[in-house]
Amino acid sequence: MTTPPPILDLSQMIERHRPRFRTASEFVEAALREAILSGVLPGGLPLRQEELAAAFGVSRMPVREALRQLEARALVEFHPHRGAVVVEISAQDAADISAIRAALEPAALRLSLPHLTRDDLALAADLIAEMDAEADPGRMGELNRRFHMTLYARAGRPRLLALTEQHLAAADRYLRFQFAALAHHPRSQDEHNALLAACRNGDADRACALVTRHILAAEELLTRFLTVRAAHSG
Amino acid sequence: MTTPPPILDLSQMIERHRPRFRTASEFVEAALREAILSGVLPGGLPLRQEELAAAFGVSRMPVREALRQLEARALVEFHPHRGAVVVEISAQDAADISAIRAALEPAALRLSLPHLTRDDLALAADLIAEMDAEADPGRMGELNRRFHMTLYARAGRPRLLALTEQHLAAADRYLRFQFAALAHHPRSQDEHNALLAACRNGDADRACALVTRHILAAEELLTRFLTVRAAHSG
DNA sequence: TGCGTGGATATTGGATCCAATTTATCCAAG
DNA sequence: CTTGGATAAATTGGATCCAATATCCACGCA
Repeated sequence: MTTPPPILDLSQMIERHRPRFRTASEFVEAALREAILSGVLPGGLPLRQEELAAAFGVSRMPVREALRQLEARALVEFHPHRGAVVVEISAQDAADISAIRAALEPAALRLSLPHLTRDDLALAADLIAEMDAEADPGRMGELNRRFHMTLYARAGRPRLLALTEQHLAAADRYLRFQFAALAHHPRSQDEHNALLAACRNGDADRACALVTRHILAAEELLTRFLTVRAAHSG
Repeated sequence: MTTPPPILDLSQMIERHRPRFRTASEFVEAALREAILSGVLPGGLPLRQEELAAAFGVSRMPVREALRQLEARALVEFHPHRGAVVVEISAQDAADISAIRAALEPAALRLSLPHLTRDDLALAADLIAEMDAEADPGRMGELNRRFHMTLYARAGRPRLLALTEQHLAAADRYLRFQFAALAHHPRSQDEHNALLAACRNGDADRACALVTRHILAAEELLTRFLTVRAAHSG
């Protein structure tokens, strides 16, 4: 008797994204992306086109287009005639993403900071407060992303911002490990508050230094945790 | 009488890429990407799926998958039920790409520099020499890209390097304007030589500063040229 | 004469169908 | 019992077909 195929529970993503898009392709792409980033579809999972199509209630074609887009975003890998697989997470990959964030985010912040409005700063403060009250890692990632992007939003560089947001989102795949790696949370909030204060003062150098440290601190903690974990399981 | 449809001369890309790939999708994606980056398919051009399929000798399906990948790389835009268009170039977009390069490349260089070998440095020197003898902008872009990537190659961060190479390639769309913006070439070569010298000395701070200046200098020249040009035509 | 409406046409988006390749299974031989 | 190979099943890649949507142009009307 063969093991029953793992039921893909994508209902969350379906109801959240389906009404927002005009084409099935874009809907499937958005839903799959969130499913991967949130960990519903773990690294290494083979993505059977037929199965996904059934789960989303569409044919295989929009699934294929969506998978190609996710391939370009380095979230899935294609192996010719063998199909697509969710890319694995690893300490190396986490470091890779952190290096990219540490390069992009200070640049975005420096361009954005002079144009931040009082409203932007107030929104950022609100988001920090919301994070204090939030326990769910998924929502937490969303709030964290919005906090950071609020500070970068006035950079006036669409491509730079899109890349930054992509890699902030990519970091979400490691969020649950950050939670597991003991209470990173309160420290992270202190860093958020310090960063916001520097932005309020218009101190670009300090703000950039803080955001860089913030990213690298999280990465170091995460790398240590993932390395230990890999050593145990391997 | 309607104007004859513009014949897409993609023969260069076809013969260069066709044998390198196992699936039609990947072949079409690589060929289209190069056609856009090299300027054979200019910004604003509507990409008719049927026409491309005929030009490549395949059906519409691999074309669609390729277009989706290029969309994720911000080289084409989809408009629902109206098709894909090559994204326009502009002074703003050039500045955007430069900002990304100026963020990524010093980071890559700093990680890579300590691990550069004698052979890497020799190869970089060879590439500078080749550039001196090269007049064709297309080949020039390729050599320039290889020179830069040679210096970054030992960073040990696949995602960071892939992003860097993508945006080096994206800058190629503006290469012919850089040539037009009077002889940028010799100055650029001086900068390349200085950068290589700093790498030889293992002076990371100086190398990073030089590569940043190199990128921003090219951008300033380009922005001025494109702005003037836009003012004339507009 | 200008503008809005309606139908024809072109083109995309999605579904189905077929071919090519890989993986799994089973049997035989060592 | 293991290993090799042939064959069958599963799955992807590609082509074709159909439906949905947008654009274009003619026509009618103010």
